[in-house]
Amino acid sequence: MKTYKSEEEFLKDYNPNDYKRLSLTADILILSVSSSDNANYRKTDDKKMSVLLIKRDNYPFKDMWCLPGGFVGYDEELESAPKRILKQETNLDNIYLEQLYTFGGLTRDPRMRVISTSYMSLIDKNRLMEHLNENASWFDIVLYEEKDDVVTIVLDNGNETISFTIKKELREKTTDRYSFHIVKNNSIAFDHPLVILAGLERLRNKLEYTDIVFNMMPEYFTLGELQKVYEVILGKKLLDPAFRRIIKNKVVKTEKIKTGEGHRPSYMFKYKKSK
Amino acid sequence: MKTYKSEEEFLKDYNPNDYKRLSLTADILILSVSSSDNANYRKTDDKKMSVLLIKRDNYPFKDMWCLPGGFVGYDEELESAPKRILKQETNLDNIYLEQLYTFGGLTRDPRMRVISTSYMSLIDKNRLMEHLNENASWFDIVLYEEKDDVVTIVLDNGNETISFTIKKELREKTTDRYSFHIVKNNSIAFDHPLVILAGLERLRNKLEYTDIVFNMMPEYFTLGELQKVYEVILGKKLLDPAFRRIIKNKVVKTEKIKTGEGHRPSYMFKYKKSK
DNA sequence: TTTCTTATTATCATTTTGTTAATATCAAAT
DNA sequence: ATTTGATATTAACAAAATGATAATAAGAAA
Repeated sequence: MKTYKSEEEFLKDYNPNDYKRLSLTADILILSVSSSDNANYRKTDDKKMSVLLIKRDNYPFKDMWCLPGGFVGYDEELESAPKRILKQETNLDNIYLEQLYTFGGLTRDPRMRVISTSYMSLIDKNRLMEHLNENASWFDIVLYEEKDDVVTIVLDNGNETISFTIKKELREKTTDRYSFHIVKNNSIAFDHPLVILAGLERLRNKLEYTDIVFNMMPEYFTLGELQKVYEVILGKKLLDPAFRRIIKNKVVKTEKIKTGEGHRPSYMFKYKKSK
Repeated sequence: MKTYKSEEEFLKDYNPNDYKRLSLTADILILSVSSSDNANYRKTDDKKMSVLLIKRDNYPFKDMWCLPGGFVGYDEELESAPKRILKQETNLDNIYLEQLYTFGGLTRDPRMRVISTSYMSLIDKNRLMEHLNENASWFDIVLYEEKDDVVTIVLDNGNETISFTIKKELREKTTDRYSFHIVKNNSIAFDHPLVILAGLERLRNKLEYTDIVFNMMPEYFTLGELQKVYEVILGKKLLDPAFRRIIKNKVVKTEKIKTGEGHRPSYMFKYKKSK
């Protein structure tokens, strides 16, 4: 091996193509909570988590649904890619975005070797409404069932129902506590079911120890509305007094009052950074 | 844009080199706890966290310390890379390994565009002893100080002291709650200080809600030893009764007794998976 | 006016933590 | 042999957090 006298000299001689290089994409799991107002296809008014999916109009996986995503440019900052894609799909800036996990299975893309860094983004659906890319659609999570480390998720956008099943394999020492394997998947492209599951779990965990949830809320909200969002994310009912104790230090009561709901009106609250 | 009749046809025509591709490395933060027995350079017997670093003998960053790592091969499963490197550095299989974060700053590698997926690995130092790559060295974390979102970490391997400072920038909505910036760094290559910080924070958080710590413990240990490890990771003293309540369901008492320590002997315990 | 529905809070029991202190037991020093 | 030092282990109690029920409030709709 040739020895160099300085870093400059080494770099001048370095050829990046000595190794076969690969491609990187960023995929974004955009999560929100469906408000019954928007969801004209639903009769009951229970809220659901919802996921923004895109219908692929090109190969590979033509006509299947997938997460918004795209290649990270050679000269593009890693985080710029998801921001760019988010802007393009929702026309919104300044949205909550966090890196989830990097998936790199050898066969996850039939074209070539593609590594994908996935991100999770949380938004308040009311912020967009109009501008939605035409082949984008919100899918409600109408079923999330976990039994013996097998998770089944069913999504529905009002016209179409899609579902997948993932098995969480408990591995003793190696790698993360769990590794996920897609068991059944009829219509979501790539390994995107894994991203959806990872994001939902992350959100559920972070609910307890962060203020992440307020990224999905409008500026003013009632505690009842906030509680519903908690319940939808956690998948279980919470008792009022317990819930109010949990969020007591995270919100401030305002003068605004929400009336006209057919029952006692409630004060509206705002998010308050604590500590 | 040309239209295709089938996925096969599309793939036949697809040229991966239409886009400029990039390189991916895996870097591994190997953490352990120093036992005073091994650390002959230390007089006091307080335990410290320790990190395995490698002295670079090539450009770039020649002669600086860095995390063990290497390129992910084009035909290599993403997770195989850190396992391969771990094996190579420690000669151990079946070690706890979890993905931490993917860093992709444009200038993190002077050679070319390199994305790095970082992993954290936890081991019980007693498992290796002998076989350590000759330019590898364990550094104790002799200082970890956080003040006003500025973290300073000082490492020492007995011969050499290195340090770095990182500022945690609180960003309102975009991206993760925090983004990290290296403020000062005299001798660690690449952006590896960020990996070290991310790993230490992850370990500290996961201590509470997982059994991750037992990956750093030998099969049999006293509760005093386990408590020391907790204290080192958390950076604070714990009260005995409180600690014992926390780990009560995670360990089982065995017949073994550890004597000869100059004080009351203690029972040895083993890890017990709960639930 | 009454009924329905959700909002909001009080109240109490239960469980979980925080803290101090008591007792135990071996090694080393006297 | 006895005392001293050090950590192990657990009891005991106070303080705080949580779980759960019930009481009261107030607008909308009947």
